[in-house]
Amino acid sequence: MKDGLLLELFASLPPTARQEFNLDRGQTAFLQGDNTLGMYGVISGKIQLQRHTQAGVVIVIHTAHAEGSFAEASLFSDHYHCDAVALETSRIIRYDKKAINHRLATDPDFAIAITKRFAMQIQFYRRQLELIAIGNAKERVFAGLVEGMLKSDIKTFASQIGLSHEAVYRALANLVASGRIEKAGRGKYLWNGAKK
Amino acid sequence: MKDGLLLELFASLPPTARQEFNLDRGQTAFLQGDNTLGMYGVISGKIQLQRHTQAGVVIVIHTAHAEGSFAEASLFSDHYHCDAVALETSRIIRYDKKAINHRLATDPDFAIAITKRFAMQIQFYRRQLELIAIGNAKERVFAGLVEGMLKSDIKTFASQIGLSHEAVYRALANLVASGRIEKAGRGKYLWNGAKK
DNA sequence: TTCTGTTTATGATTTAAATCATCTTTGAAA
DNA sequence: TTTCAAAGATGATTTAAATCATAAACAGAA
Repeated sequence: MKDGLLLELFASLPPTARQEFNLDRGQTAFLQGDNTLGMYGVISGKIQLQRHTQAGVVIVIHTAHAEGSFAEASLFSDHYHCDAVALETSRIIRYDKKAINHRLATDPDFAIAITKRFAMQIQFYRRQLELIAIGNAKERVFAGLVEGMLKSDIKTFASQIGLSHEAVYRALANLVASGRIEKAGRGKYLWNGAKK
Repeated sequence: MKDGLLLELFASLPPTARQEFNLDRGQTAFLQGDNTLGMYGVISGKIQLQRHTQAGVVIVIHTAHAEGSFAEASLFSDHYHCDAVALETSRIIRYDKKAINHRLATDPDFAIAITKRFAMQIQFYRRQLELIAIGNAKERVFAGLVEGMLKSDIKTFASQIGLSHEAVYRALANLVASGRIEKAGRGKYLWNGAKK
């Protein structure tokens, strides 16, 4: 999710309320049960949130990539409900819970800004879920294209929409053949109605 | 998503800021481009948000069911970016944008409460996405069980986790056979570690 | 109590996507 | 300017889930 605004939004927090960390693969930002210190942004790398059930079953809650964020809900609870594990070498930034809550309660502009950002994330995830729910590679690829999700390479696009890259290539070829989209160069596709 | 708290959260808004509507199948709460009046809660029925692109392509953004909400992001924009169409006879409630924004800016408790609710929704959708990403019926069903998503009937459960009900029945039988879960009656299953 | 509809459940068949394999194109580094 | 790695692209094969079909269990209405 595009999160460039996260840094911007939290830039106004006092410097003491922002702390950066490097994590090696396997290291954790926090563990289930730890006292909550704040929410996090991912500068680079990949952080996975995992919950452990009584019987030792591990459930993946979320995987946050560069520019993403995680543990927002921890702002409103005393303990983290999951582990945050680095899947690869990562750089993350923690935004202090108390500072955020204080700003939230005293700065209307900040309250509105953070609510807006959260609302937009909700919107994004809902779209994503509806997209994934399209049970047909061709239509899913088309919808993904229309949504503007093919920004860089097709493999990234493929994993975003939950398909193998081969399936995506085939769907794209198929859509071109049936005239619903147009090939505009290696790995570039336009649908009728997309601005050049 | 469990949204019982939405009504509670917005109960403190002045009565004039809440308005209920009935929609027949096919009727709309608003159309793309309309001036935004507020966000909505669904009391009963099913509302689908659809975006229309230049070339007339329809993209489903979200489908809100009873107890759910929609158009949160409209609180922060002037025009709706999609249509809200009733897929069946529905009763909905609109929460006035100005009233919410006013409360957000003047009532710290309200600001915190709404931010919390949004954060929890984000959490919910992320979990949902990770669940759907499990590309294997058996493991997906198991994860869904562990997540406590099998509350009433299996067909509902199946559609929530994006599988046919047959696939779910088979996965359940398979999980029972391999001893990972236990059958506790018709349509009732427990996994090791679930409280009775 | 019987009828009816729905949910649970399982078997058979089809199908679409994953996987595996191969080859081309391209761009960057040696 | 050759070499190499990665992305793009497509073909062949396998596989898992959807679909279609059927039936038992159950719940509620007549």
